[in-house]
Amino acid sequence: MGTALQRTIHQLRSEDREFFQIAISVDCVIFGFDKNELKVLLIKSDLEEFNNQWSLLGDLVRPDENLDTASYRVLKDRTGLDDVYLEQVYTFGEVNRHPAGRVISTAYYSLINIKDHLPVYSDNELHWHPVNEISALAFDHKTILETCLRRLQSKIEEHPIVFNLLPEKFSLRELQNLYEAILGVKMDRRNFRKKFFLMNWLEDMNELEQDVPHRPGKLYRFNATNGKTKTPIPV
Amino acid sequence: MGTALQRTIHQLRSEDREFFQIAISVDCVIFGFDKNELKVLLIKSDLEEFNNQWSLLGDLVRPDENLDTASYRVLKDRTGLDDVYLEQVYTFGEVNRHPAGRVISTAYYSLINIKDHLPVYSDNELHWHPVNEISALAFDHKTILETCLRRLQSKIEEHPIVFNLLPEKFSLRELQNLYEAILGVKMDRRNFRKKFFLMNWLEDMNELEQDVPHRPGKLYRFNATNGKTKTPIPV
DNA sequence: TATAATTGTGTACAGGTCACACAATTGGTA
DNA sequence: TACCAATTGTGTGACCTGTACACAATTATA
Repeated sequence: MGTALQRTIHQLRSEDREFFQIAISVDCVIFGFDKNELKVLLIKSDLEEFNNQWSLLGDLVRPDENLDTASYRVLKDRTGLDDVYLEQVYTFGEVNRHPAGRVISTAYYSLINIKDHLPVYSDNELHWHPVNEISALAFDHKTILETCLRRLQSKIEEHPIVFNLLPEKFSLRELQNLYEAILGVKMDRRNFRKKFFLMNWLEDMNELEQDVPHRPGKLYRFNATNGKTKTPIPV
Repeated sequence: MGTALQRTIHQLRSEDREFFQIAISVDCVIFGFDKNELKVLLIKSDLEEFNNQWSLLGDLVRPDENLDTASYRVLKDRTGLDDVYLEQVYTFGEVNRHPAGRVISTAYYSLINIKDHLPVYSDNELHWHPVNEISALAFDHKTILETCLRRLQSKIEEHPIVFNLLPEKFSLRELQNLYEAILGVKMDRRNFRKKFFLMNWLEDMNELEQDVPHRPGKLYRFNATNGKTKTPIPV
């Protein structure tokens, strides 16, 4: 016998049409960092069932399109950016998760630098929301957001990816504020600096902050060419 | 305008039929532990394109079936077990990954105790393969296996899940052999014991191994009621 | 009763994490 | 121009964790 998957392409097409009743989508949790807050880019849902609720950016996957390609497309269409950090996290497949029928959705998160990306800010449908102030989202998007945030939190413990959220040059204070915003904890300044210098991820630009009402800090940029990730656990 | 996902159910069904051309499947990497080797349960593919190659156990997801439910069903059908550890890992969505058409597959791994499960061993189509000796699999299943193994490796560093691979009572040597098989490293016996007792995951059964040609070791069972996981990172 | 195999046990060193304080620098303001 | 507010830059000791490492006790077997 064998299951449906073990039939040939013609058999599958003719006998198993019932299986082609599921659509697949991607949803992107697009993280940004601004004013010391972790933010996520949301769009107002125009589904009647979710009147006026915000939702993640997503779209159906096209029949001739890779899954990863679909999420890159969503990002490109919505933000104009095409060189972004993107990571698949989890696939949500509850039968009734979407009112428009059976839609299974694969969640990705991406990290982008808001500073390079102001136009979207003024758009009416799109908005950067502080992650901490989001109480409800359309569909199961709140769950998706939480799952992606947890993944991000565990990922940054070992891997140098937060730099995608910062401008090219940044101070150690900005970097620490970012870690604190993502992890939701306060850290010791001296230990934070020590740890990062040991990681060898930072290159001193020999420049100072401008226009700060206090002693300016040095500016660094990310450079992991000779850095070392302690335990390279591929999740 | 809005994307397809933001239309109502009737609009989606009528206008976006093109999107319902993708089937979704689950593939299960079923891990077992036997003779000090980590093994995986495979089935002989009967697709012509993959003549005589082994593949993971999987099936198409039914339209009225949750994603998790589908993988539980595959396990129940193939092994008869229905109280198993199961974890979703990743979704593989390359356009040409399956010769039978556009099939996106979500990978799960599960941990089962081979000892409770000998019948399957004698089945002709199904076979337990040592993970280390697998050079090729049908479809992209080698990649799926590797991805699930890496996830398992990182998971056991923090979470007490390997017990699902062992009989209820086991010796510390068996437990250490299991960790070594999964992680592919040799460990120091004294440090291993110390670490596990500190974790407080083990309950002393006050019994000894039987029929071993050497000094018998104590038997333990898993009991995490008062154990502590160092960093509860939900992946 | 000797041998092979394995269990059960403690200590010392190295490295990492963590808490913690003070002088120096800048812009703003009285 | 002198002070104030804010923040940078810097080092050390306590503690915990990971790791390397050796020997007597126990069992089955020859």
